[in-house]
Amino acid sequence: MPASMSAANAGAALPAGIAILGPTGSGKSQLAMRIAAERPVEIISVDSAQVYRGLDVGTAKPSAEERHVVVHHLIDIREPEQVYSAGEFRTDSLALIREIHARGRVPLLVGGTMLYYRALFRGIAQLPTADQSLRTALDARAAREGWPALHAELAAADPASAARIHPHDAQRIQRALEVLALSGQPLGAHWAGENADAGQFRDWTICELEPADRAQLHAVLAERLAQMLRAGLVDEVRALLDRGLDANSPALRLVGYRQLVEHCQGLESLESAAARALAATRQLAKRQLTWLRSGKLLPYGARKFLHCDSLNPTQRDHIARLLINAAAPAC
RNA sequence: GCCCAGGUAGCUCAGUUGGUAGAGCAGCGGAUUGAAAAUCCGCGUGUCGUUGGUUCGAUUCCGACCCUGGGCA
Repeated sequence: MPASMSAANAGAALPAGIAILGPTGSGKSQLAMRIAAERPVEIISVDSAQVYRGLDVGTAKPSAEERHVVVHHLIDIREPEQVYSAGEFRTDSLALIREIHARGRVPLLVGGTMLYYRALFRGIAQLPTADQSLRTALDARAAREGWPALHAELAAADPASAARIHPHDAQRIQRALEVLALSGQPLGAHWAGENADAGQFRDWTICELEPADRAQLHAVLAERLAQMLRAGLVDEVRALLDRGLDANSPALRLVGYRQLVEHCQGLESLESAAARALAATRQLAKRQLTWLRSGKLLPYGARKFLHCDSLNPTQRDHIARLLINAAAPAC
């Protein structure tokens, strides 16, 4: 590497690792298990849904046997009543990457929560964490005055954020007001320096799985949902409701769970709820593909990028061999 | 067989007193900084069942036929 490379722009590199990203149903987990069968890896789940205990069937969580074969991190680390966040993921995964390396193993990131990848690969601003009582108060005001009124208030205090955030985007309006109230500064003021760790992932292999044929992906998703229903997804939702979990909690707003809650409450037939759950799954996959196409979450300076239509068996086998090679432990 | 209702977007339907049509859902594209499997934005994709007639012009009016649902036999 040329000595002229800016030291300020290239912090200490992380130990080498592999990241597999792709939409739901693209075969990330199977690929990871193939690598794990041949290399001393530990998997770090990059999945905002698999963090929850008790959400197993509907999140396609790795089975007990799979978790016995290879250590999976960041799975079952929260109760369904709790929240997890992109910022926490960044902290947790960076620590795990170093720990795994210290054990002489290779970190293998696998998942489809693209904001988490972005937070890890490109950094995230130091921001105040969520304040539930403040959010409750803002929700109450919004119920009376409407979110556009709160957006107007944001426009007065933080015009830059208001310009970026649509007046109907309740969640982002709320967050911007929250940051303003807790820090006294607009959101954008916190952003400087978020990319300070460019080059940190220079020794990593980043693999994107992108099904070329949308109809084929949709067929996979339909079959997967049918399997989940046979495996007891409805019972899983019912159990969460029976333990008193609020139907508006983050865990029950997840794809599949949200739609089946309405069925369990007697508001909708199973057939209809399942059809909506499948549509929500397709929409999720589409949003994940939008993230991938944007390229906005990939690390700066990584040397090895792989791309593959994982629903194509030939390409899948090829990429598996490349990744197994990449996962050879460092000498 | 007769009577009634209906046939318009992938689905459910609205509409056009005759000037080739629009909602919801689905779908497609995009945004995305501690809820992200979340939240939000944009885009109508059509032999208006078929066929003949009337008309400058028919998805709309008239006839016949086909199909679906309900009723009577």
